[in-house]
Amino acid sequence: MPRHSSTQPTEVELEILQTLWEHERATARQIHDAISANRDTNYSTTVKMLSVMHEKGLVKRDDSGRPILFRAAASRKKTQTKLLKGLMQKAYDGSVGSLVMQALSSKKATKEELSEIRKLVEKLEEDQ
Amino acid sequence: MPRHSSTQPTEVELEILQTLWEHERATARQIHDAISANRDTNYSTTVKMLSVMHEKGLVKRDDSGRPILFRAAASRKKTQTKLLKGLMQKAYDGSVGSLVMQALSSKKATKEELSEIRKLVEKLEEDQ
DNA sequence: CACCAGAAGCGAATTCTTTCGCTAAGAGAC
DNA sequence: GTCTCTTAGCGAAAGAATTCGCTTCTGGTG
Repeated sequence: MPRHSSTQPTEVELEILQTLWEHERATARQIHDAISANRDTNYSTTVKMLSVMHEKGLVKRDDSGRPILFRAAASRKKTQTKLLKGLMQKAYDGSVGSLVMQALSSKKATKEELSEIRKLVEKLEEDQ
Repeated sequence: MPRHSSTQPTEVELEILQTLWEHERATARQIHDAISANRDTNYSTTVKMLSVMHEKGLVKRDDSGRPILFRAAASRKKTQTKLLKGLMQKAYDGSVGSLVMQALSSKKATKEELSEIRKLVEKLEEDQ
């Protein structure tokens, strides 16, 4: 026996979603042009992925006009949070603290980011 | 055509690694008993996974004694960071800042964690 | 030494993901 | 209406992840 399908977008799916989050709605051709800038891939593949993603409920399609228009079913933020929580659960035993500590240690944040984070932490500390 | 194999441990592999990080070295049986507490799985599967993971270089094995002993090839921290950076790249466009902000917003951290995070942020701000 | 229980290993089956060639359908140009 | 170009869709192939039945090996017991 095998395993269950994940509700989280896979890597390629995520790439497609990225362009949809940027452009709100796009045709298969537009999406393909965008992702084929990085990844060497065939137009048919993009169309197929969109079909699969539609079945999974990751994208919505508007068939009313002719070049069919696609858009992301879930917002960027919602999707990111889902993925993040998944990682937190799988690899950090659910601990936000150690995840955040490692994130901050692993890569330099800009001055602005640090300041923003500090403000959020201070606010969270007050709310306790 | 398909795709390239990932260097990152998969979900089931991660579960096995968790027990190895906790116990330093363990037999297939011990590992199996540990993970079968959560996941309903067969001993053969665990053994096979260990074999696959050995080929991938995720675990090391000590054949000198009879029940073969396994241990994780990479530390927990190293592996976590790798996964975290992967997610940061794939889903956050490489931005630590937004990842951390979302992590903090998505799940409550304890008072101690918040304080520790604030100290780290303050230190990072000074270093700039 | 023969026997038994548990450990290790193998190969095949299943499912998911990603890929693309080839066919069908639509829209505009002549 | 016919031709042509692009868009949509389908089915099959290939690789990765996961599963387990069955065989083989090993160590200890009587």
